[in-house]
Amino acid sequence: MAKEITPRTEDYSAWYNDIVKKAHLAENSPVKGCMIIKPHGFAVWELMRDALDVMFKKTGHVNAYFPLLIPKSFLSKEAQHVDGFAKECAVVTHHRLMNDPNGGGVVVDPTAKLEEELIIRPTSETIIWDTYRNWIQSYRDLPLLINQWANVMRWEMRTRPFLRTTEFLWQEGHTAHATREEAVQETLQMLDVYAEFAEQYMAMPVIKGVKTPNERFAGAEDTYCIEALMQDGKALQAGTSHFLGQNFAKAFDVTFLSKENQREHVWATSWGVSTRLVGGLIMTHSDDEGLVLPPKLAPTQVVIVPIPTAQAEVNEVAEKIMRELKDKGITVKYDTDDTKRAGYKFAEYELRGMPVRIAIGKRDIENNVVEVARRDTREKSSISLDNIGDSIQQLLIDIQANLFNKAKQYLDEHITRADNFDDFVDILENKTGFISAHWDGTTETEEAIKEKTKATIRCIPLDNEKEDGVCILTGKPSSQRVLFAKAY
RNA sequence: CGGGGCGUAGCGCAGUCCGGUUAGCGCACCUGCUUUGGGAGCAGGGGGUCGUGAGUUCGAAUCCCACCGCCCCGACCA
Repeated sequence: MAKEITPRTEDYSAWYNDIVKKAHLAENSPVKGCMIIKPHGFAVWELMRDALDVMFKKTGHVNAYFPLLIPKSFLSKEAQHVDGFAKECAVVTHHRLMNDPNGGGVVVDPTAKLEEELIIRPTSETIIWDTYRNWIQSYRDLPLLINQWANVMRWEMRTRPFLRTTEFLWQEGHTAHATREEAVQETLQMLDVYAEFAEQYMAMPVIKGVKTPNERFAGAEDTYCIEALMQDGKALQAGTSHFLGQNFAKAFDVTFLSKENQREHVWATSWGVSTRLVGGLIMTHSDDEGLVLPPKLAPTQVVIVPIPTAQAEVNEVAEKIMRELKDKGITVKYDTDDTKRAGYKFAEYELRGMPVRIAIGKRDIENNVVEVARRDTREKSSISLDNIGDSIQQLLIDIQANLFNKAKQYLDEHITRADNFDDFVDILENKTGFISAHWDGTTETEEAIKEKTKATIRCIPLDNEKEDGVCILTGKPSSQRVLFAKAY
């Protein structure tokens, strides 16, 4: 084995880094915390982006683009917002470099200082609401349903590829509505879109919930989220949808005249998912052999490997299979590279997460079969060349379903009830995963539990049943359980 | 910003303690031949400001001083 991957049981974090590197998803950049997304990693993100974009458009949204640079003064207009983001903003202070008079290369030209400093967007609420003020006059201009695909920058102290990088790619939806009810409905609709995408495309089951005030987005009235569970028992916030109330409308003075000729502030939402999803995808399905991709997010779903190398009769069969698969909309690659051996290719495609591999040799052709290997279970079987298109199509469906079911079972088995603090700690440390427990509803208690255990409240599930109980820490009365976990 | 570790070929490392031929190994790369149903074998070959600067010395990857950078662990967070 030329490319060892650290086993998950030995060091989960090293395993994750190995997958990112060895599956050619991304590599480190010269700038700390940033990442170079390589073609294979970017192809996965593109598939995510394209699927989500279709879903956004189906729900009535259009795309636009707002600038990377934001006047510093904008950030301070919404008090909560500035609290949340000010300490992680990159700031542009100058607009020119010059040769160092002392011969030390280029230096910042001190005469090129900006009058108003600019910040690199950590999110775009401020510039968008500043713009919306001019776009919205009347109830006839509403709702305004806009999304943008962009990069943003948050100067985090500690970064990990895809999961938390200084610069990341994402989409941010920003909508304006005439009524509170409509904005809340939009917030929940987009949460549903995210949940559907996570489960149907990523095969990653999620829990829909609402954040506690403590975990809420800076400037939101309510933050809804989808939470997923990674293989190591830690939770991952995979997407958020915020009901912003009238906070930004008031901060940026965005008003409209209602049918009744009343001037009112608009109601707002924002919602986003990022390249973090790629990290979630990795940690939901992959194994010690490498990346495992669900067929719907695999840049290439099927690879055909000739054995030993491409020969006339193998080519003929391969071409026929490719035609059949392409007709069914399956992406397929015929690897005719004769500088690599079959065994090398097998290992390499497994590392990269290719869902299905077809091997064709003389022996197979004589028997009118091909060898089909599925990445999710690593099982190999001989499949008849007759109706190969249908067989492979069904196999891809099975793999997609199997990945989801496995992940769903893992999630279901790792939501554990705890009714006292000792059990809580025991489950958190030994079983891991989500813990469903009573909480007295105060930020103080939430912080105290975090302090003692590192676990945070991930969300209050939307489908929560009301149930009287007592807080696991304080013993005070509680009306429902909430989900705790250690989180990424 | 605290604690720990590390900078030597594209990657991973040895050599540094105890200074001394032409700085070495594995992978990768190039050429040729033989191979080819799970990361091929043999032979040959190319590739180095030893992180940077300034010292000590006849001589520095190795010793001294300063600086720079990176990684891991914590505090912050999607």
